[in-house]
Amino acid sequence: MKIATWNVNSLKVRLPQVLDWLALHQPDALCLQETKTEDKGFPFAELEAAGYRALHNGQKTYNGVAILSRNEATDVQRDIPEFDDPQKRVIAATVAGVRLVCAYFPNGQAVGSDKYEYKLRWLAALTHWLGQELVRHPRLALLGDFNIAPEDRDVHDPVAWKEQILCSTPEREAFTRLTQLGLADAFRRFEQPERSFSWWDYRMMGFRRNLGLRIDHILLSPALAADCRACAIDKEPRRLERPSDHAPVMAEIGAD
DNA sequence: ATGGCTTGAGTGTCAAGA
Repeated sequence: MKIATWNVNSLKVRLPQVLDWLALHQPDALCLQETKTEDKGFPFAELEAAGYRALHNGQKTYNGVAILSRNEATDVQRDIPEFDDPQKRVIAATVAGVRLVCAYFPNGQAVGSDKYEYKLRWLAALTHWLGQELVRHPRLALLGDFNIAPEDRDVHDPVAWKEQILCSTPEREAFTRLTQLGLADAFRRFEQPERSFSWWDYRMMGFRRNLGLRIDHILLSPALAADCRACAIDKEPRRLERPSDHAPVMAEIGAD
């Protein structure tokens, strides 16, 4: 089973790239973030024609998450239960016996800002919920744009980014609390190239100079981690015309 | 230098991203 995550930074703009990517890699499930549309602007028909059903939790202009899957998705959950939040950042569903949690973590803007406080509260709520979810669903994967670079090796310039947003100690501690639930960073279970990143700033030729951060992740419960055969970042879509600033991350679970 | 692009909204130019 192949599962993947991609922050597309507007599905309307990126739909042709998403369709091409689905045809090329044929994942069993693809989690999308920043669809930036309500349901009425969501390309259900185009995706269905490509062989994918879609579940969407969207809003106008900002945020928005979706799970695309070849097989039926059941037990759909939108948003974090008991966390009052108008921002559409979470959708979860079960596909082929795997609980997929697709999340667009808050950016946080700047350490100490109101948005930073919101990010930390959101992280606490997500972690609390996933603790319960793992009891019900031992085969669980958390995929998405975490907006956290977990370690200095996930940052092109750790000195410049020290204690800055996406890299601050409280954010990294929140990431660690997710791993303490038993969730393992699939990417780090395998040998990877030095300076592997999943996001590059549109400005200053960030991609060409590989000035990036690794902030998009796939975390796996123990049962799934034991079956994980591979995990990689696909930089190819970032080379295209009008790319998303994020690259997809994919993982291979078990046989097939 | 808090910029540098890109998007959506909306038709000015700004908020937000990371």
